[in-house]
Amino acid sequence: MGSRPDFSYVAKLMADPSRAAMLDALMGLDGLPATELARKANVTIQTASGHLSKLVEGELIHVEKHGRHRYFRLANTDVAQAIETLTVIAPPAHIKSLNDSSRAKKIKIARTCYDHLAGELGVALTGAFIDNGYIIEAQNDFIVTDKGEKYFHGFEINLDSLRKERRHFTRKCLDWSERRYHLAGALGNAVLMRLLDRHWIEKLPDRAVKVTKEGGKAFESLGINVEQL
Amino acid sequence: MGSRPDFSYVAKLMADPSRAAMLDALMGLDGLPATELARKANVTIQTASGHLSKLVEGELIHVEKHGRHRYFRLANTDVAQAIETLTVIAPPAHIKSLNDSSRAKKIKIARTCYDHLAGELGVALTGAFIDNGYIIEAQNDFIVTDKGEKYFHGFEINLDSLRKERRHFTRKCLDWSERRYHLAGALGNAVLMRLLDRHWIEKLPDRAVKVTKEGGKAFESLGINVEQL
DNA sequence: TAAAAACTTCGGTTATAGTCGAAGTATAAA
DNA sequence: TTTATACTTCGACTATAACCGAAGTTTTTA
Repeated sequence: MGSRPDFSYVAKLMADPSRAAMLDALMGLDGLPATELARKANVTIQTASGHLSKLVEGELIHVEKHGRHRYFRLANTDVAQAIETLTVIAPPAHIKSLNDSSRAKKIKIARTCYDHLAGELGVALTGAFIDNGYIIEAQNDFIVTDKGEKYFHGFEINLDSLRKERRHFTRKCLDWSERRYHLAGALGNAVLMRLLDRHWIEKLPDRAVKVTKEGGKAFESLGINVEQL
Repeated sequence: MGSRPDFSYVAKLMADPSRAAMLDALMGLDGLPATELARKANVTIQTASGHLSKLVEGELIHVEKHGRHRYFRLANTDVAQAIETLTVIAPPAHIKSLNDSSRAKKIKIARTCYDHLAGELGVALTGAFIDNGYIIEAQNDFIVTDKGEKYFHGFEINLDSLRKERRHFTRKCLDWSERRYHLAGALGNAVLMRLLDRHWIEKLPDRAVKVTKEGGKAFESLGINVEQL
């Protein structure tokens, strides 16, 4: 007994459907208030409050107080990674309606994974970066090449300031839908921000993401055919 | 609702301490009978039987019938991966006794992870294979070089027959204690088997592994100082 | 054919925890 | 200062499921 960390404790925190719905919502980039999370989980605010306390206690999420508001976020990328990895072995979603089906398809094609881009588009973009020689795959992360330094500079991403952040500069993240790695970490986050800034992609509800017309052309120039995803 | 797989279902299966103890035991290489799993989890055979049914139903484990015996195994490496990833964010083990403390240390240094070697030794061995140019790291797996083909041949591992197996030839597996990747898949499994055959390592209880005297010298020749782990 | 072993099923007890209404606290707006 | 908003705490109810004893099924051994 007691010689390895107890994963059942964390599993229990994720095992309740209401808490799972909240964690799922928090896989989106934004910090969300308790009211919003209660709505996502279809429970009253009191119930949500209890759940959120447990998740904070278990260090799966953090709170930021802003006056009378409290914004909740996933504690770190390891939590996001754990949820994605569990999702790999979870039974497929139960599709009940046409609405569900089209949403499932959208989410599989392109979505945010915590703070970076995932789904087929995320994997394709990471692949394009590799094929174009901007990044090289390493043990746990990606290495930015000299060519990549120039490219990301032209993309208005300041790599030096990203490197100074107190988090992983680059990181590999495993996709539940693709079962392949995509770019995460500070750079993965910065790329997502730029894609949104430049309006190559738009956020849809529930972490889904849509490629805009301009985006379609831009991705094309990287060798990605968005239609084919 | 219903647009992504429901990870709370899998989490719930892992959330019960008895089931977690059983899954932990099954992270060892061997298939185990219900009686043995009941003992590991400190419950009666009836209770264990109920838990095992649920785990089979949820596709986390598989059963092999051999006469009146039923041997249980993890369903696949994705399940092992999910457990390891959850363990990364689990609170550290509660050390109650000196016995616990020494076991925890041993398990951190060297252990089996499902069907291959993990812990500091597993990560070091994988690193040595890379440094010696036997394998190269790729997206989700490792590539065996020409030099590596010869090396593993000399190690009495038949790569061609491994490649024919209906599983991943090589695979990257993330360590909870090291937070780095080590070699898994059919080759990772074959390496573990040879290490045991050649008596470089010995199995201890609870998935821990001990390096023998001969093993110490052998690892040295690969550039690994076992004392320093 | 009988007995033992490995495991499953059933039934009843108990403990846990998810749920919400009601009431309370803290901060911001009016 | 009053009112509204965001959230927490408390208490009671309820459903779920973990647990084990007892009895049943299947296969092997004697």
